[in-house]
Amino acid sequence: MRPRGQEYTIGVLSQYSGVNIETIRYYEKIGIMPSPPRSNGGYRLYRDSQLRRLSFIRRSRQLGFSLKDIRRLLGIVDDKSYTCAQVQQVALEQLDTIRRKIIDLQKLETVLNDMAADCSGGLVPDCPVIDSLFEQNGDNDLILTKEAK
Amino acid sequence: MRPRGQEYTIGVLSQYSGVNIETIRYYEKIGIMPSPPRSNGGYRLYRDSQLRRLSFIRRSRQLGFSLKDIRRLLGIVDDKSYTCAQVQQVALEQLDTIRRKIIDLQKLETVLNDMAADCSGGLVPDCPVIDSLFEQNGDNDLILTKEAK
DNA sequence: TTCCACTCTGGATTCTACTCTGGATTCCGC
DNA sequence: GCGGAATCCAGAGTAGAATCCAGAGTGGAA
Repeated sequence: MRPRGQEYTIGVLSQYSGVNIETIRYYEKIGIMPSPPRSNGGYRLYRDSQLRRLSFIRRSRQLGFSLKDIRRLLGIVDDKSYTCAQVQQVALEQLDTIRRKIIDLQKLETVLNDMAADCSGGLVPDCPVIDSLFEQNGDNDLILTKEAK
Repeated sequence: MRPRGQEYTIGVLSQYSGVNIETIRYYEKIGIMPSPPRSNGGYRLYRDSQLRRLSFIRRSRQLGFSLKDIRRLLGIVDDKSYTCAQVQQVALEQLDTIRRKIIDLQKLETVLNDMAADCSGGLVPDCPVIDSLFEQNGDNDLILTKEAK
Protein backbone atom coordinates (compact mmCIF):
# COMPACT_ATOMS: atom_id res chain seq x y z
CA MET A 1 0.00 0.00 0.00
CA ARG A 2 1.39 3.35 -1.04
CA PRO A 3 1.60 6.37 1.21
CA ARG A 4 -1.54 8.41 0.85
CA GLY A 5 -1.12 12.14 1.23
CA GLN A 6 1.03 12.73 4.28
CA GLU A 7 0.02 9.49 5.85
CA TYR A 8 1.38 6.03 5.47
CA THR A 9 0.67 2.57 6.71
CA ILE A 10 2.72 0.50 9.06
CA GLY A 11 4.38 -1.35 6.20
CA VAL A 12 5.67 1.86 4.72
CA LEU A 13 6.79 3.15 8.09
CA SER A 14 8.61 -0.11 8.58
CA GLN A 15 10.40 0.28 5.26
CA TYR A 16 11.38 3.87 5.90
CA SER A 17 12.54 3.33 9.44
CA GLY A 18 14.11 -0.06 9.07
CA VAL A 19 12.08 -1.30 12.01
CA ASN A 20 10.12 -4.52 11.71
CA ILE A 21 6.33 -4.18 11.55
CA GLU A 22 5.88 -6.44 14.53
CA THR A 23 8.35 -4.39 16.47
CA ILE A 24 6.46 -1.20 15.72
CA ARG A 25 3.27 -2.74 17.06
CA TYR A 26 5.22 -3.99 20.05
CA TYR A 27 6.54 -0.50 20.73
CA GLU A 28 3.01 0.79 20.60
CA LYS A 29 1.85 -1.90 22.99
CA ILE A 30 4.49 -1.04 25.55
CA GLY A 31 3.84 2.64 25.10
CA ILE A 32 6.98 4.10 23.64
CA MET A 33 5.25 4.73 20.36
CA PRO A 34 1.85 6.41 20.59
CA SER A 35 -1.28 4.83 19.15
CA PRO A 36 -1.67 6.51 15.80
CA PRO A 37 -4.99 7.46 14.25
CA ARG A 38 -6.67 4.76 12.21
CA SER A 39 -8.20 4.55 8.78
CA ASN A 40 -11.86 3.58 8.47
CA GLY A 41 -10.80 -0.01 8.13
CA GLY A 42 -8.68 0.15 11.26
CA TYR A 43 -5.26 0.48 9.65
CA ARG A 44 -2.73 2.56 11.54
CA LEU A 45 -1.87 5.82 9.80
CA TYR A 46 1.49 7.40 10.48
CA ARG A 47 3.04 10.77 9.74
CA ASP A 48 6.57 12.06 9.58
CA SER A 49 6.85 12.87 13.24
CA GLN A 50 6.29 9.23 14.02
CA LEU A 51 8.92 8.22 11.55
CA ARG A 52 11.40 10.50 13.25
CA ARG A 53 10.49 9.19 16.63
CA LEU A 54 10.87 5.63 15.48
CA SER A 55 14.23 6.36 13.90
CA PHE A 56 15.31 7.90 17.14
CA ILE A 57 14.34 4.75 19.00
CA ARG A 58 16.11 2.52 16.54
CA ARG A 59 19.32 4.49 16.71
CA SER A 60 19.20 4.74 20.45
CA ARG A 61 18.88 0.97 20.64
CA GLN A 62 21.91 0.62 18.43
CA LEU A 63 23.78 2.93 20.76
CA GLY A 64 23.16 0.61 23.64
CA PHE A 65 20.26 2.34 25.35
CA SER A 66 17.61 0.06 26.77
CA LEU A 67 13.95 0.61 26.06
CA LYS A 68 13.70 1.82 29.63
CA ASP A 69 16.34 4.49 28.97
CA ILE A 70 14.61 5.48 25.79
CA ARG A 71 11.26 5.68 27.46
CA ARG A 72 12.83 8.05 29.95
CA LEU A 73 14.41 10.20 27.28
CA LEU A 74 11.21 10.41 25.32
CA GLY A 75 9.38 11.10 28.54
CA ILE A 76 11.00 14.45 28.96
CA VAL A 77 9.67 15.38 25.57
CA ASP A 78 6.23 13.87 25.81
CA ASP A 79 5.03 14.82 29.20
CA LYS A 80 4.62 18.55 29.39
CA SER A 81 3.99 18.27 33.10
CA TYR A 82 7.65 17.75 33.89
CA THR A 83 9.16 20.66 35.71
CA CYS A 84 12.19 22.35 34.32
CA ALA A 85 14.29 20.93 37.10
CA GLN A 86 13.19 17.44 36.22
CA VAL A 87 13.88 17.89 32.56
CA GLN A 88 17.28 19.19 33.42
CA GLN A 89 18.04 16.38 35.76
CA VAL A 90 17.21 13.69 33.25
CA ALA A 91 19.02 15.54 30.50
CA LEU A 92 22.15 15.99 32.55
CA GLU A 93 22.17 12.42 33.74
CA GLN A 94 21.88 11.14 30.23
CA LEU A 95 24.51 13.57 29.06
CA ASP A 96 26.88 12.02 31.48
CA THR A 97 26.28 8.57 30.09
CA ILE A 98 26.50 9.81 26.55
CA ARG A 99 29.79 11.57 27.08
CA ARG A 100 31.29 8.50 28.63
CA LYS A 101 30.12 6.47 25.68
CA ILE A 102 31.66 8.91 23.25
CA ILE A 103 34.98 8.81 25.03
CA ASP A 104 35.01 5.03 25.09
CA LEU A 105 34.15 4.83 21.44
CA GLN A 106 36.87 7.26 20.57
CA LYS A 107 39.39 5.15 22.41
CA LEU A 108 38.21 2.11 20.59
CA GLU A 109 38.42 4.01 17.34
CA THR A 110 42.03 4.92 17.98
CA VAL A 111 43.04 1.41 18.88
CA LEU A 112 41.39 -0.16 15.86
CA ASN A 113 42.72 2.52 13.63
CA ASP A 114 46.27 1.96 14.83
CA MET A 115 45.80 -1.72 14.50
CA ALA A 116 44.68 -1.49 10.90
CA ALA A 117 47.47 0.93 10.12
CA ASP A 118 50.20 -1.17 11.72
CA CYS A 119 48.91 -4.07 9.80
CA SER A 120 48.92 -2.42 6.45
CA GLY A 121 52.40 -1.20 7.32
CA GLY A 122 53.37 -4.85 7.35
CA LEU A 123 53.71 -5.13 11.10
CA VAL A 124 52.44 -8.24 12.71
CA PRO A 125 49.98 -6.90 15.23
CA ASP A 126 51.79 -7.57 18.42
CA CYS A 127 48.82 -7.13 20.60
CA PRO A 128 48.28 -6.67 24.14
CA VAL A 129 46.60 -3.75 22.41
CA ILE A 130 43.04 -4.24 23.42
CA ASP A 131 44.34 -5.74 26.58
CA SER A 132 45.57 -2.33 27.55
CA LEU A 133 42.67 -0.54 26.00
CA PHE A 134 40.77 0.71 28.97
CA GLU A 135 43.66 0.55 31.29
CA GLN A 136 43.41 4.15 32.41
CA ASN A 137 39.93 3.73 33.71
CA GLY A 138 40.48 1.58 36.71
CA ASP A 139 39.49 4.53 38.84
CA ASN A 140 36.26 4.94 37.06
CA ASP A 141 35.50 1.30 37.42
CA LEU A 142 36.03 1.43 41.11
CA ILE A 143 33.67 4.31 41.44
CA LEU A 144 31.13 2.48 39.40
CA THR A 145 31.39 -0.66 41.45
CA LYS A 146 28.51 0.11 43.74
CA GLU A 147 26.19 1.12 40.99
CA ALA A 148 26.62 -2.17 39.25
CA LYS A 149 23.63 -3.98 40.78
CA MET B 1 38.38 -12.71 50.78
CA ARG B 2 41.12 -10.15 50.25
CA PRO B 3 43.33 -10.01 47.22
CA ARG B 4 46.47 -12.05 47.83
CA GLY B 5 49.58 -10.82 46.15
CA GLN B 6 48.68 -9.92 42.61
CA GLU B 7 45.82 -12.35 42.52
CA TYR B 8 42.25 -11.97 43.52
CA THR B 9 39.12 -14.07 43.69
CA ILE B 10 36.06 -13.74 41.57
CA GLY B 11 34.28 -11.68 44.18
CA VAL B 12 37.00 -9.07 44.15
CA LEU B 13 37.13 -9.07 40.38
CA SER B 14 33.40 -8.57 40.38
CA GLN B 15 33.72 -5.58 42.70
CA TYR B 16 36.48 -3.98 40.71
CA SER B 17 34.89 -4.52 37.34
CA GLY B 18 31.29 -3.94 38.25
CA VAL B 19 30.38 -7.22 36.60
CA ASN B 20 28.26 -9.72 38.47
CA ILE B 21 29.99 -12.88 39.67
CA GLU B 22 27.52 -15.07 37.82
CA THR B 23 28.13 -13.09 34.69
CA ILE B 24 31.87 -13.56 34.95
CA ARG B 25 31.44 -17.32 35.18
CA TYR B 26 29.01 -17.14 32.31
CA TYR B 27 31.56 -15.27 30.20
CA GLU B 28 34.06 -17.95 30.99
CA LYS B 29 31.62 -20.66 30.03
CA ILE B 30 30.92 -19.11 26.65
CA GLY B 31 34.59 -18.50 26.12
CA ILE B 32 35.02 -14.76 26.02
CA MET B 33 36.88 -14.82 29.29
CA PRO B 34 39.62 -17.41 29.62
CA SER B 35 39.63 -20.02 32.36
CA PRO B 36 41.92 -18.58 35.00
CA PRO B 37 44.28 -20.61 37.13
CA ARG B 38 42.83 -22.03 40.32
CA SER B 39 43.84 -22.09 43.93
CA ASN B 40 44.38 -25.45 45.63
CA GLY B 41 40.80 -25.38 46.73
CA GLY B 42 39.57 -24.71 43.21
CA TYR B 43 38.94 -20.98 43.51
CA ARG B 44 39.49 -18.94 40.36
CA LEU B 45 42.45 -16.59 40.67
CA TYR B 46 42.51 -13.47 38.54
CA ARG B 47 45.12 -10.88 37.67
CA ASP B 48 45.01 -7.37 36.31
CA SER B 49 44.99 -8.36 32.69
CA GLN B 50 41.72 -10.17 33.28
CA LEU B 51 40.30 -7.15 35.00
CA ARG B 52 41.12 -5.05 31.98
CA ARG B 53 39.63 -7.55 29.64
CA LEU B 54 36.47 -7.75 31.67
CA SER B 55 36.18 -3.98 31.84
CA PHE B 56 36.54 -3.89 28.11
CA ILE B 57 33.69 -6.35 27.73
CA ARG B 58 31.50 -4.44 30.13
CA ARG B 59 32.06 -1.16 28.37
CA SER B 60 31.56 -2.66 24.98
CA ARG B 61 28.25 -4.09 26.11
CA GLN B 62 27.21 -0.66 27.32
CA LEU B 63 28.09 0.68 23.92
CA GLY B 64 25.63 -1.65 22.30
CA PHE B 65 27.98 -4.32 21.04
CA SER B 66 26.70 -7.86 21.25
CA LEU B 67 28.75 -10.61 22.84
CA LYS B 68 29.25 -11.88 19.33
CA ASP B 69 30.78 -8.57 18.25
CA ILE B 70 32.95 -8.55 21.32
CA ARG B 71 34.08 -12.08 20.77
CA ARG B 72 35.11 -11.03 17.29
CA LEU B 73 36.99 -7.99 18.52
CA LEU B 74 38.77 -9.95 21.18
CA GLY B 75 39.43 -12.64 18.64
CA ILE B 76 41.71 -10.44 16.63
CA VAL B 77 43.79 -10.00 19.74
CA ASP B 78 43.68 -13.51 21.09
CA ASP B 79 44.26 -15.64 18.08
CA LYS B 80 47.66 -14.95 16.69
CA SER B 81 46.82 -17.04 13.67
CA TYR B 82 44.73 -14.32 12.07
CA THR B 83 46.30 -12.93 8.96
CA CYS B 84 46.96 -9.27 8.67
CA ALA B 85 44.25 -8.95 6.09
CA GLN B 86 41.74 -10.49 8.44
CA VAL B 87 42.73 -8.29 11.31
CA GLN B 88 42.39 -5.31 9.07
CA GLN B 89 39.03 -6.34 7.76
CA VAL B 90 37.52 -6.78 11.19
CA ALA B 91 39.10 -3.57 12.42
CA LEU B 92 37.86 -1.54 9.51
CA GLU B 93 34.36 -2.96 9.67
CA GLN B 94 34.10 -2.14 13.33
CA LEU B 95 35.55 1.30 12.76
CA ASP B 96 32.68 2.10 10.50
CA THR B 97 30.13 1.15 13.09
CA ILE B 98 32.01 2.97 15.76
CA ARG B 99 32.25 6.19 13.84
CA ARG B 100 28.57 6.18 13.11
CA LYS B 101 27.87 5.64 16.77
CA ILE B 102 30.07 8.52 17.74
CA ILE B 103 28.30 10.86 15.37
CA ASP B 104 24.88 9.87 16.63
CA LEU B 105 25.93 10.24 20.23
CA GLN B 106 27.32 13.67 19.52
CA LYS B 107 24.01 14.73 18.04
CA LEU B 108 22.23 13.45 21.06
CA GLU B 109 24.68 15.27 23.24
CA THR B 110 23.96 18.55 21.51
CA VAL B 111 20.23 18.18 21.80
CA LEU B 112 20.28 17.31 25.47
CA ASN B 113 22.74 20.03 26.15
CA ASP B 114 20.56 22.61 24.49
CA MET B 115 17.59 21.28 26.31
CA ALA B 116 19.22 21.60 29.68
CA ALA B 117 20.50 25.05 28.82
CA ASP B 118 17.16 26.34 27.57
CA CYS B 119 15.64 25.04 30.68
CA SER B 120 18.02 26.68 33.06
CA GLY B 121 17.50 29.83 31.03
CA GLY B 122 13.92 29.66 32.20
CA LEU B 123 12.49 28.60 28.89
CA VAL B 124 9.73 26.08 28.95
CA PRO B 125 11.13 23.33 26.80
CA ASP B 126 8.97 23.62 23.78
CA CYS B 127 9.93 20.32 22.39
CA PRO B 128 9.61 18.79 19.14
CA VAL B 129 13.30 18.71 19.99
CA ILE B 130 13.93 15.04 20.05
CA ASP B 131 11.16 14.79 17.56
CA SER B 132 13.45 16.47 15.09
CA LEU B 133 16.57 14.84 16.41
CA PHE B 134 17.58 12.53 13.67
CA GLU B 135 15.61 14.28 11.05
CA GLN B 136 18.51 14.71 8.66
CA ASN B 137 19.08 11.04 8.40
CA GLY B 138 16.07 9.97 6.46
CA ASP B 139 18.33 9.18 3.55
CA ASN B 140 20.45 6.95 5.65
CA ASP B 141 17.42 5.17 6.93
CA LEU B 142 16.23 4.43 3.46
CA ILE B 143 19.56 2.98 2.57
CA LEU B 144 19.52 0.92 5.69
CA THR B 145 16.06 -0.44 5.07
CA LYS B 146 17.21 -3.60 3.38
CA GLU B 147 19.82 -4.37 5.95
CA ALA B 148 17.28 -4.29 8.73
CA LYS B 149 16.59 -8.00 8.91
C1' DT C 1 38.27 -25.73 65.40
C1' DT C 2 34.58 -23.49 64.63
C1' DC C 3 32.07 -20.26 62.23
C1' DC C 4 30.63 -17.71 58.49
C1' DA C 5 31.42 -15.51 54.29
C1' DC C 6 32.95 -16.90 50.00
C1' DT C 7 33.26 -20.02 46.16
C1' DC C 8 32.31 -24.19 43.50
C1' DT C 9 29.19 -26.80 39.75
C1' DG C 10 25.39 -27.66 36.64
C1' DG C 11 21.10 -26.90 35.56
C1' DA C 12 16.93 -24.12 35.76
C1' DT C 13 14.93 -19.75 35.43
C1' DT C 14 14.30 -14.94 34.29
C1' DC C 15 14.49 -10.85 31.62
C1' DT C 16 14.45 -8.01 27.55
C1' DA C 17 13.31 -7.35 23.19
C1' DC C 18 11.57 -8.94 19.82
C1' DT C 19 9.24 -12.37 16.27
C1' DC C 20 5.90 -15.57 14.77
C1' DT C 21 1.22 -17.73 14.19
C1' DG C 22 -3.14 -17.92 12.45
C1' DG C 23 -7.59 -16.63 11.58
C1' DA C 24 -10.26 -12.50 10.38
C1' DT C 25 -10.65 -8.13 7.95
C1' DT C 26 -9.45 -4.50 4.62
C1' DC C 27 -7.51 -2.59 0.50
C1' DC C 28 -6.97 -2.01 -4.25
C1' DG C 29 -5.68 -3.17 -9.12
C1' DC C 30 -7.81 -5.74 -12.73
C1' DG D 1 -16.61 -7.81 -7.50
C1' DC D 2 -12.59 -10.90 -7.16
C1' DG D 3 -8.07 -12.27 -5.68
C1' DG D 4 -3.95 -11.44 -3.67
C1' DA D 5 -1.38 -8.43 -0.75
C1' DA D 6 -1.44 -5.86 3.47
C1' DT D 7 -3.17 -5.30 7.87
C1' DC D 8 -5.50 -6.42 12.20
C1' DC D 9 -5.12 -8.74 17.07
C1' DA D 10 -3.99 -11.85 20.92
C1' DG D 11 -1.16 -14.73 22.45
C1' DA D 12 2.62 -18.04 22.10
C1' DG D 13 7.46 -18.68 21.01
C1' DT D 14 12.46 -17.43 20.56
C1' DA D 15 17.26 -15.59 21.08
C1' DG D 16 20.53 -13.58 23.66
C1' DA D 17 22.20 -12.36 27.95
C1' DA D 18 22.15 -12.79 32.46
C1' DT D 19 20.81 -14.48 37.00
C1' DC D 20 19.33 -17.79 40.41
C1' DC D 21 19.55 -22.06 43.01
C1' DA D 22 20.87 -26.03 45.85
C1' DG D 23 24.00 -28.48 47.94
C1' DA D 24 28.82 -29.16 48.78
C1' DG D 25 33.52 -27.46 49.57
C1' DT D 26 37.07 -23.69 51.04
C1' DG D 27 39.52 -20.36 53.86
C1' DG D 28 40.78 -17.26 57.24
C1' DA D 29 39.63 -14.69 61.54
C1' DA D 30 38.51 -15.32 66.32
